[in-house]
Amino acid sequence: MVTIQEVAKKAGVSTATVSRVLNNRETVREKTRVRVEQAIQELNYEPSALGRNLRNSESRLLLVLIPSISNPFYTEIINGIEDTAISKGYNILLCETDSNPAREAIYFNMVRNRLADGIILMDPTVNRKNLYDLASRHPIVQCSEFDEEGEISYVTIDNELAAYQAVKHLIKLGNRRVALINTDEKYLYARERRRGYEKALHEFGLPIESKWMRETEQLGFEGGQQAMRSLLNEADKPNAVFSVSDVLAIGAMKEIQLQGLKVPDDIAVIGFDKISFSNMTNPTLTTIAQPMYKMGSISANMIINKIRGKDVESLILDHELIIREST
Amino acid sequence: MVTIQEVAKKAGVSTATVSRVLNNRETVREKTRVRVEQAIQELNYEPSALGRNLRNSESRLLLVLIPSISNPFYTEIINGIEDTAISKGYNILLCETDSNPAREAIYFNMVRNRLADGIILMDPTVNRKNLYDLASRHPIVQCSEFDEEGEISYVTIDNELAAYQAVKHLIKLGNRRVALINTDEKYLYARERRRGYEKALHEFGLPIESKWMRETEQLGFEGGQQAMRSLLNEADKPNAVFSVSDVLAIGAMKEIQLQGLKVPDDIAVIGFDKISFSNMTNPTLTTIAQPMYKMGSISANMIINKIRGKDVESLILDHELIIREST
DNA sequence: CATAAAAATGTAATCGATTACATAAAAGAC
DNA sequence: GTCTTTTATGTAATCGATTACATTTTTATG
Repeated sequence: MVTIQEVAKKAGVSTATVSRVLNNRETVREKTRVRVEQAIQELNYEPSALGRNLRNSESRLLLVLIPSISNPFYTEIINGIEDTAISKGYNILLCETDSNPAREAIYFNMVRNRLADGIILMDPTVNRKNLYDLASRHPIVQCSEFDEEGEISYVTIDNELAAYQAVKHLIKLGNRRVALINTDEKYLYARERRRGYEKALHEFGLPIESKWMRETEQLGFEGGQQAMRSLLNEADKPNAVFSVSDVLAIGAMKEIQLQGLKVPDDIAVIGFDKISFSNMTNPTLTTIAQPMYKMGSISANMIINKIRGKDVESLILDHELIIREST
Repeated sequence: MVTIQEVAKKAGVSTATVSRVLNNRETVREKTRVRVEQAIQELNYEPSALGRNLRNSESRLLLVLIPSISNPFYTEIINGIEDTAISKGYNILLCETDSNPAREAIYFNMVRNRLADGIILMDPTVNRKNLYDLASRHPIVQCSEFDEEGEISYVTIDNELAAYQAVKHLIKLGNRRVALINTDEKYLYARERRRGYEKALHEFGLPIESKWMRETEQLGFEGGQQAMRSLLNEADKPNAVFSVSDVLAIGAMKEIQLQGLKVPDDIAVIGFDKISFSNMTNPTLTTIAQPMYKMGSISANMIINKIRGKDVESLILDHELIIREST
């Protein structure tokens, strides 16, 4: 590997001068600069980020922690993060945690080790003690999911309100038996969206019945399908379903159709996230749109500001109900 | 930040001894080891990866370059890479290139800079000169897509054969007007799958007609939908479609159904990749399954072997035709 | 042309770890 | 208890860059 020493020798200058040329710092004489640049060219020299980072203690790398890349929900968020980060001279690295504490620890350590400058966290299942410990010394922000108790900045939407509006929409269409397909309540959004669901039922004087609520372990289509199958086994079938994610909703629609029922005539379905796929189903899926790109972009800005030592404030963004054919 | 010096001081030993404890190297006396470990505990010391990597010139980090994380095709591959890499003590970082040469350059440089030990490349649109240049000095393997001319190791499937079998399946069902929905032929798989398509037509004495071939820029659903719309505008409509990806195939099915036609009765559809979604459509999608997890796992093994200086051989894995409702 | 001021470059310490080699301490042999 | 061998620990160089400070070269001034 070519080092700065070799370049310096070839150009007949000191390493300090080469470094100055590299960082176009101070005043290097035109003649010398050209000579150094030539040497760099000829030797095909690439400065070692390791040496540089060690000295500067910064890496200009951001870690983005997501539970699983297979979840389309994260796609747009990541685009937002990426565009913003790159425009500010940072690169991002995607880390899939699988909600596995051991993996999280690895990535957290990359920040402790100074391999990365900060973390954008989208995984809610992180160990709280570890999280606080990291947050106390290193830049970290949360996106979408966040810890309600801690002091860590976040950007998210009002999940309770969004769920409330979704369910209200279903009720206003005349559906009085509204089911809920939820995920594990370890997720904050799951707890909040259930609250919104219950609030809407309550407001319209409808009973909150556990026979119409399901909690699925699986976040994939199959999870939604299973939950729907179980709901359809009830003697008293629901005539509408609010699902906390599009993926689950699509699984649910699949099951409804498998059983020979029609969406929305027999059962109306509403999802959450507006993933690109939700427009490809038949019927197309009514859903709640989150400003995902914006969420990503804002969280990138937040973490960069934090890295630079500025104070940042948490934000709650607006959502939107997208009415399509499934309701 | 706590350094090894502070630990050494606290434990009353030299940094060399602390380092030995950290790497449980050689023989450190029980008593000393305990004292050092206590100091590490109390100071909450984390060794700096930067210092360590600089000295050892290795980072135990692998870069995985994909064009876009939104493409579900990569999901399983990445799982395979991740499991294997982690079991061998390497961490992976996902890099989304957007097929943008500037971004690729950034990630390539991370390897040149020794921030990462090697690259698993899944993006075909990389600049060839850059690629060869990197490959000549640093470990890199290609997964799925590869450069036909270079010497860089790869793992993939026989795309031409798979496409041939898919189209043969359509023809054997009695469809004599088989259309092709392809992507940009900058992709190797696109060129190979077209060859397989043509081979099958040729074998059954069917003409190769450009009116039944479409090339789409967009890799998303919309691309498939548009291509299908255009195909259905032909006076002489196809009665079967081979689409080079499930995503495009699903878009195509959507359009067929929008126009009031039935899959597979009016038009049979076959996809490629067996993404998880392909089982959620109505009807479910006939497709070609690639051994994605295995491809990922093998490519991780290949890159690690390369990093360790071993020679590695390219591999072509088996695929499988999954017949479902759409044909 | 001599001298002061400004600009360019060099010297060497530094970041935080690892490790060859040197030295000190413990164990074993008589 | 002394001497040798073995084991444990310390010293200092090293990885590849950056930068405060020192030194040299250039430019400006009278």
